[in-house]
Amino acid sequence: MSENEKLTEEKIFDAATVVFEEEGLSGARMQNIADRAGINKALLHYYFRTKDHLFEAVFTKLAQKMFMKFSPIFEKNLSLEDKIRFFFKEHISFMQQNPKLPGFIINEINHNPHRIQKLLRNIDFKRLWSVIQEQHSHELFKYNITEENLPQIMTTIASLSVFPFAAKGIIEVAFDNFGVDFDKYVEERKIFAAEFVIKAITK
Amino acid sequence: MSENEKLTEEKIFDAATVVFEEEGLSGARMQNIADRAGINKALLHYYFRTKDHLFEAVFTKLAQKMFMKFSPIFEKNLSLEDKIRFFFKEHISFMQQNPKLPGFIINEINHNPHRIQKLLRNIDFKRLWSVIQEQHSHELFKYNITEENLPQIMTTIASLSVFPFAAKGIIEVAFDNFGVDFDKYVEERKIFAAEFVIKAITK
DNA sequence: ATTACTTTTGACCATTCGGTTAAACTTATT
DNA sequence: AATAAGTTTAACCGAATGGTCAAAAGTAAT
Repeated sequence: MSENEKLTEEKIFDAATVVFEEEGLSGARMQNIADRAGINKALLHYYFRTKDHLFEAVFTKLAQKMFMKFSPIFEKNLSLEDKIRFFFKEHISFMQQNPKLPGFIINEINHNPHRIQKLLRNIDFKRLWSVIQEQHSHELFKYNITEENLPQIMTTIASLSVFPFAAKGIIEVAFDNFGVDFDKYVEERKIFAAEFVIKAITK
Repeated sequence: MSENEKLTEEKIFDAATVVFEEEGLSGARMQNIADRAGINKALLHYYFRTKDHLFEAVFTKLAQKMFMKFSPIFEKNLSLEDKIRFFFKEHISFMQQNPKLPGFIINEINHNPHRIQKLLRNIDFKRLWSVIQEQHSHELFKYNITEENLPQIMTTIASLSVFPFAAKGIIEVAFDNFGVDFDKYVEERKIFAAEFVIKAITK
């Protein structure tokens, strides 16, 4: 039955997602995934022929999910400052619900850079720059943003949002030592990061 | 001979460093390490009894090396702004020579958080705050720095420095698409990040 | 009920991997 | 030269792991 099939495939996919996120490609065990999905190990290979196939499916889905969250900013009809505020609010909220995603993706790409090339080939920063210029032509003179420093600014924004989750293991332990709660810190970060960036780029 | 012993142990340690950085704990193979060190696999177990022993030795050394680079800032006799400039220059220079270190450490800690607890137990942010207050009592009124937002500021500074290397795999590919050179970007970042932070925290 | 097809399973296989062992080789001491 | 100690190696071992296969169980149509 097709409905049952969807269910089994989904169960496998979800179980694989958890295990791969937790253990990474090389640390994950097919048996572990099968157990978590409540099925036989052979059934994994019936739906996804090899470990690499299964991983590829999970990774592609998760990476898309992650990078999709970056794009809507360039469509919203907001002032540049509000776009920045909107981005941090949305992006950090997303990662609050998927805290292990950034570390997982970063790690797997570092281990196997070619994996990401297809996914990022669409991104064209020159076009991105003209979009920003068009959408904010009337307010851009207030900010120190040029085509030259765009890479610096973009990676800075990404850093402030992603790094706390990517380095969650370290930050959590460091905070533990003096009573700072990670969740509260992350919640505050939505506003702090936005205002920090706005302050820094304003002439 | 003790001199020969040092040499063999070092050869193993260096080979293990490369392989662990590249593949991670679960991805690394003892045979691979042995080959790279130019010795027999059994000799690995003669010097470091198990894979975990060897990993622990390598990881502890590298993590110390990494975190050590954060501390000298609080000893230098510089203005707060120059300290920030000094930090980014020194820290990014260090990572230029060890580009895989941040990703490696972050990943292994995420997979096994307890590993870092001993190393970070010395860090006391309350003490850190009083050191800053003492050293910069005459200029601190110019900046938006409080005990409250210190965690945000510290993690922000760390983000700007570390993230480009932690996410090197992604950034490099993204940059490739429109002709930005990663090495040049990193070189420029030493100054960009410093001025960005100074601008943001100045009242 | 029989047939044809898909889904699920238990048992099994080949290889890889971390680790061991006993013997060979080196070096230092007497 | 003989002995004792540490160092290095080749060969081997058992467990874990990704993957296969043939048979059983389930499903739908005639």
